[in-house]
Amino acid sequence: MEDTHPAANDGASAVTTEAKPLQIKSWADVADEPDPEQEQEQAGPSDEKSDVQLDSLSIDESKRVDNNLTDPDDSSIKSVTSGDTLYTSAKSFEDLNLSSDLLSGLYNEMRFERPSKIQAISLPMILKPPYANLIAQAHNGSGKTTCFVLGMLSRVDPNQKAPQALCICPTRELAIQNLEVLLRMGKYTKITSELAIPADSANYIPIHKRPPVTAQVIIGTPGTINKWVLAKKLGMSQMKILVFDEADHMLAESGFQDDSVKIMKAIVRCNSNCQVLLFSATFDDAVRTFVSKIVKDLFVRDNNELYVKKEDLSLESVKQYKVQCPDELSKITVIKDKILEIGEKVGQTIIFVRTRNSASMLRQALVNLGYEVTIIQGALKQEDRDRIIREFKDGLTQVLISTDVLARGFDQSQVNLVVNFDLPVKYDKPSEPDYEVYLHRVGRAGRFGRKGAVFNLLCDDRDNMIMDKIEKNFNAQIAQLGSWNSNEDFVDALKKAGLL
DNA sequence: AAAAAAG
Repeated sequence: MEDTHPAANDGASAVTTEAKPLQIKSWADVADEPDPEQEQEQAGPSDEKSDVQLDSLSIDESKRVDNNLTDPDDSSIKSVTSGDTLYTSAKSFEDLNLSSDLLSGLYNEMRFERPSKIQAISLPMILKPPYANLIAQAHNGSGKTTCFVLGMLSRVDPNQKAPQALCICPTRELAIQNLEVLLRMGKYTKITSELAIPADSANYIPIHKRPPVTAQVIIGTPGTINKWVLAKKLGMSQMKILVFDEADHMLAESGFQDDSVKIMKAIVRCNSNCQVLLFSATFDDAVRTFVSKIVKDLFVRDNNELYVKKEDLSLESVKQYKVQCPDELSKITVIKDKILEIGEKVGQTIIFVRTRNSASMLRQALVNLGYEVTIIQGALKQEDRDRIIREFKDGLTQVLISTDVLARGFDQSQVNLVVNFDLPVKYDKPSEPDYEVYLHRVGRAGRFGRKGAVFNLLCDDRDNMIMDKIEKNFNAQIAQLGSWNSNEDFVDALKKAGLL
């Protein structure tokens, strides 16, 4: 609690440098892993004599070494820390006092060389006593998963055979994916883990017939976790760290909110020292205030918070386009002639649709035209969902039609193209865009700074109005594709996106 | 009318 890092203590508080570097981002296609050349800046919180104060962690972009590599634009993270703990951003993973088993996992298994910006800033906050609660926003594909997986793995006491870390995700796909990351990163540790998601029919065991959970890390979806907690099969007394992935969604969206709050209350009841981490690429202003208050009130202490301005949130490496389609049929033609024929060459594609029905409709239309494509949506059988995701991740399928099940968090580096067959709109107000979902969909392309392209298929005034609002909201450049049925325009667009 | 969950 009283530790200080002399190097970071320059007494300059509440300074947030806004200098934006030139937007020259070309590292995306260079290599799979971040290049080590990049300098992380020191965080400089304030006066160590003060007892309690709000510090602003300054990140001086002007001192950033100019090279052809940046993180996926976490340049503008703003930080507010509570309490008197000073944090120094981590230049390397060695700075974090991790066990050698974990370092091996990071270097040998994950092939990481050094922390990304969000990792450099958030990991010290997560790992340093008094283990403050943290709300952290960072760009899509900037390595948030590593932050909380590493957090969970390092906070677990390997000798204690009881649940100590819990991670809650909005979809079973994301829970599975996060567990896979945990298994890889923790490969050299003896830490045990278990998935808490609805079982497929072959593996179903009624809850009362299950033994109590002994795994040290649990990753799952809210309904199943809650069920286990209520049945007293998942004990909360030893819980050291609770993570919400896609936290804005989990805590603000009705349907998720109830379960999420119930789980938090179950933890607080027996263990109010549990550290809470909330991660997402999006925290809409209202949601941000709201979730901050929920966690503050429930755990009766202040949070550390990291935020990015919404104008700085769209990915520079992903080029976005508007495609004006004269009618619904031409949207299908665009998928067939442009995406399936030309887009196929530049990597994998996810086509987002609004409803389960339009997913099936679009698939059927393409099948009728002689194209075999797969769809994923929440009403499919668990085993089908798993198979379809596995086939896509293994590269056996090139194009996947999806509802918003995959909008958030789905990580497949080969996805270079995202198509919004339908624009994302608010569930209760279809005339309003869902900005957060839009940003998350875009973020399925351009993982870890790679190049990508997004094609928004627009076919009436309403579509265009929604698109305009999205453009304004993020202050993003969305180029107009010349003509919906011109191969040259499409190829040109892919070239401009750096994909051809 | 997306997401989770239900046995």
